[in-house]
Amino acid sequence: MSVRHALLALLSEGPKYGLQLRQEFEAGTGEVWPLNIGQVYTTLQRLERDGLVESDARDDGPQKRYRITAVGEGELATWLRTPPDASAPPRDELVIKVLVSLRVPGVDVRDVVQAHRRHLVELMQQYTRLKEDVTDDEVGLALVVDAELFRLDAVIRWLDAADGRLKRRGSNAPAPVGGQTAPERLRRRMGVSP
Amino acid sequence: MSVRHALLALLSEGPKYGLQLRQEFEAGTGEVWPLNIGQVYTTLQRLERDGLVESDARDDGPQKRYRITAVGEGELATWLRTPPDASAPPRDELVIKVLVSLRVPGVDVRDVVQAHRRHLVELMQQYTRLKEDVTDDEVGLALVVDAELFRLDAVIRWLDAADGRLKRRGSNAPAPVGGQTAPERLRRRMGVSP
DNA sequence: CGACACATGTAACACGTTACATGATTTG
DNA sequence: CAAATCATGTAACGTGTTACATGTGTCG
Repeated sequence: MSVRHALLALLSEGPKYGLQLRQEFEAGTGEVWPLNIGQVYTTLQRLERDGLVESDARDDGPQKRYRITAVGEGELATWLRTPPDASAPPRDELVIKVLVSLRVPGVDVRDVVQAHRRHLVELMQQYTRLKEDVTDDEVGLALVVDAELFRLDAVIRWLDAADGRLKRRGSNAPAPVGGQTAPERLRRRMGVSP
Repeated sequence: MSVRHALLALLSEGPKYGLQLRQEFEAGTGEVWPLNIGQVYTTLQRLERDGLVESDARDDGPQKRYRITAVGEGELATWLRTPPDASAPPRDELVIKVLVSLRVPGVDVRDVVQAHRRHLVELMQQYTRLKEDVTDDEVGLALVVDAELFRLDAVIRWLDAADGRLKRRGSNAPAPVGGQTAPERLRRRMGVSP
């Protein structure tokens, strides 16, 4: 739902049209996050259908301007302060790769871990280099680059922790299969009321 | 593409059927990552269509067993060592919230930052508690919880860095709009050949 | 038998990507 | 005028979610 609300946010500054929205979105992230133009148009259609924006049916030009509604402004204000749903954290692709490597015959987990670690260190160096020539007026780019650097650092540290864990228990002991449903166990473990 | 390959990985241990795959996937993550059963079936159909798995058309029971093919094993081995595409890093929802807060009239960015920070600290405490009663045989759960803890820590540190950045430059100066295409600027900045 | 758990499947939708099609406006 | 650019749109597909439908097997 990120793009949907991001467009809503840009429209809260004033009426805008499709291509302009894409341009401003990308400019705001220092062009690090490209935005598909087709998605902009379909998202705007859904926003209009849901009453969060309105469009000028202006015939004087090719541009179709959208403007945010009061409902849209309420929705936006709520979204900005609503934390993501924690009951089901996003599946991380790299974590899945390491997890399933434990069960794939003929694959050394620690090899997989090291391969990805090398790549991540390289990526981090690239972003560090990129960070150096970010000028003071590019706040958006600076924030995005910072976020990516913190994220990459965390992933590398996780890989190191995982490697340590795996070094300690060399053999691939498959985990026993439990019989509970997922949300149940998570709720119980995190100490949340039923 | 995570689920697709995760199922492939589980099938590399031996032939299995739908519900069993879901159960083993969830058990492997300590039930922290629930897996939709409908998605399991549709993904298996696509895997079969693409020649990565084959199914027994066995009529003796209700279970439909799938088995990995040689092509599937190759695809799996490649996937395990292939790093995610770095040319377009994933859009982070929280980062977007902070970025667009800069441009939404009537919203104090630092309020938004602090609201999310409070929530993240709470979440981290819950995962820390959860980590304490993870037993030694639950490797998958331990790895998933570690990953989430490292990730949350990184996000909190990013919020702090962002808050510092925003404190220094109080006024909301909108970034000027550049005229380049996204992948171009990223490639140039990261020093990659055209 | 009837209730329940097991097992498979499908329909509808949201979101995202790629590719293609179609006008309108500018400019050489 | 022709070509390039601006601007909007649609089609097809992959992935993911929710909800519903349908069989099968077991057990009181």
